[in-house]
Amino acid sequence: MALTNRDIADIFERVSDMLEIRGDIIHRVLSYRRASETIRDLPRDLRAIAAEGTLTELPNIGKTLAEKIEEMLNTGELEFYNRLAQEIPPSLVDIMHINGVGPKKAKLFWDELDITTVEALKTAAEEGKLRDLPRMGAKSEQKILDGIEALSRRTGRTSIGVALPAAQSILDQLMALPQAIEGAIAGSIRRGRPTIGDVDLLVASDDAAPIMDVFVNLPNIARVLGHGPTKSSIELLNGLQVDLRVLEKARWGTALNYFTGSQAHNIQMRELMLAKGYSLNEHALRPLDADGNMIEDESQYVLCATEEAVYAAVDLPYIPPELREDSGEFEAARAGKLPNLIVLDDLRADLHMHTTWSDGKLSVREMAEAARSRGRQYIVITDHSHYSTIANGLTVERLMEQHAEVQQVAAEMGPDFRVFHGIEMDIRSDGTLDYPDEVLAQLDFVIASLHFSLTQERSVITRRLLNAIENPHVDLIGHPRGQLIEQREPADLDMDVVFEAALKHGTALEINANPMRLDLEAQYARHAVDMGVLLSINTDAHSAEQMDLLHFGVLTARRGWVEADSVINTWPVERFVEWVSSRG
DNA sequence: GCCGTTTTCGGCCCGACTGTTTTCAGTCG
Repeated sequence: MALTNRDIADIFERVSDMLEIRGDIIHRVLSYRRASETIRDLPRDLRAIAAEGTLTELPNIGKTLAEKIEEMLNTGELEFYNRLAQEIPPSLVDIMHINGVGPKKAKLFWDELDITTVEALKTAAEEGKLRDLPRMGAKSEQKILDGIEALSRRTGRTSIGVALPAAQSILDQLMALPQAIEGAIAGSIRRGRPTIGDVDLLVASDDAAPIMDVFVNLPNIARVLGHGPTKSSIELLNGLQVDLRVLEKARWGTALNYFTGSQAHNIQMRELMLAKGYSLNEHALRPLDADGNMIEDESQYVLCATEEAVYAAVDLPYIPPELREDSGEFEAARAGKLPNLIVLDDLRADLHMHTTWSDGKLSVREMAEAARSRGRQYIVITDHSHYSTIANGLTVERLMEQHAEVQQVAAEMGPDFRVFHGIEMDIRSDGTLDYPDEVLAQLDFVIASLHFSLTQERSVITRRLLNAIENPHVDLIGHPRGQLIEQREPADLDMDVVFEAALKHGTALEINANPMRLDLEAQYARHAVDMGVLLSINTDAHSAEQMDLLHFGVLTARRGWVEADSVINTWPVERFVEWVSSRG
C-alpha cells in the first residue's frame, strides 16, 4: 500500500511526539513537527516531488528528512520510527493528547506506574494513584480525569462552519457589555482555516474583570478551564475550547497580530523585529540595547494600536490574515507583490444550486428570489442528473420539463437578474458522463461532479475526472476532490494531471463554499491560479440559508492567494455568457 | 533537524496560568 502525503505527515508527527517524550532537544522535536505541517498542506504529491529530486527545496525539509521521505515512499515504512517504537510505546502519544498532559507527565506516568494507555491512566486516576507522584496532587488528578472525559467528547478539529458562528455569538454577548471597547475573533478562524482547534477571542477594555466574569458564567458551557485577570478559557458543551484575552486598546495591534498567528508567521515577525532592534510580544515592541538585551524601561516600549502599525515597524505593508502561514507572504510583501485578494462583494453570481426538482428545499422561483435578495446578479439552476437517484436526479425528459420552468422564471425576473439553466451532472463510476453531448449542448452551463465510487484507485478516478474535463460541453468541475471535512477523505486524484487538463481545455474548477466541503482547498486553489486555471466559488445551496455560506468559499480562496479575475462568477454577466458560448 | 543579505555553526519565541511548591516546573498557545 503506497503511503500518501497524509500518512507521511502522520508518521513525522508521531516521531515528533515520541522524541519529545524521550527528552530530545526541543528543536529537533519541532523540526519533525514543522516538516509534518509542511507535508500536510502540500498541494502536490511527495512522490512527484521526490521523482524530480526537489524534496529539499520544500520548507522545513532538509537532507535528513528528505531521505526519510524517500525511504517511506519506497518501502512503505520508516526504520527510524520502528526503532523509536521499541524504545517509546507509541500509545504514550495518545496520553499526551489529554489536555494538561505533556511529554513530562506522560513519561512520569510511564516511568513510575508503567502506564502506557489512556485507559490505564484513567483507572490509575480513579484509584487515586496519581496524586502521590512528584508535583502531582488531588487537583491535578481530577484535571486528568476531566481531560480524558473531554477527549472522548471531542473528535478531532471543528469545522469553521460550526466554530465561526459559535465564536461570533459569544463575542456579541461580550461586546454588549459597557466595558467592552473593541472585539475580534482571532486565531485560525480569522485566517480562514477549514477546521479549528480552538477559538481565540480578543476584547479591548480598561476594566477586564466584569468581562471575564460574564465569559466564565456563560450559559451552555461544560466547564471553566482557567480564569485569570487577562486570560480565561472555557469548554463549550460540544467540546470546543474558547480562549478570551482582554487587553488595553492601545495594545490592540500587537495583540491581534500575535493571537491571529499563525505560529510560523509570528516567528518570522519576531525575527524581523529583532533585526530592527525590538523584541516583539503581544503587548508591545520592546527596544533592545547594543548587546541585544531587553531594555526594562517601560517608557521606551512602543505600543501599536493597529496591525498596520506593527507591520509598518518592519517596513512591510499590511498582510491579510488569510495569508499569514509563512508560505511566501513576507517575500511578496517585501517585493510589493501581495495579491489583491478577492472579497465577497466581487462575486456577482452563484453558479451551483439545487431546487425541489432534485434534492433542494425550494422551487426554481424561490431560489431565484433568495439569490436576488442577497444581491446576486445572475444564477444557474443546477440540479442533479439521473445517476444520482438517491437525490432524485433528473432524467433527460424531466430536464427538458425543467428547462421550460427555468425559462419562465427567467422571463419573470426581467433583464437585471439573469437565471440560467444548467445541471450538476454525475461522472458515473465507469467514467462515462450521465448525459449525451446533444443534451449537454442545450444547456446554458454544465457542472460535472464525482459523487460515487470515490475510493477508486488513483489512475482510475483521475481518468474518470479527465473524461469530464476534456468534454467541451463541461464548463466547471464541482467540488473536485470530493472530500467531506473531518468525515471523508478526498479522492486519490493526481492533481498535477487534473490541473494540466483543466488548463488545456479551459475548464474551470470549483471552490465549493459549503464549510463541510471547501473543495478545492486553499493550497490547491493557489496552485491552480498559479498555473492559470480558472476557478468558480459557489454555494451548492439546497436552501436559501445555504446561500449565506458563500463567505466561507471566499475565505478559502483568499487563503489560496486568489484574485477576483481568476474567478468566473466575479465577471459581469456579458463576459460570463461570452465565455460559456465560446466553449462547446 | 533546519537554516543562512550578520552565521555552514550556533542559533532556534515567549508570556499566562495552574498546581504544586516556598521559588518553580509543566503545559499551552
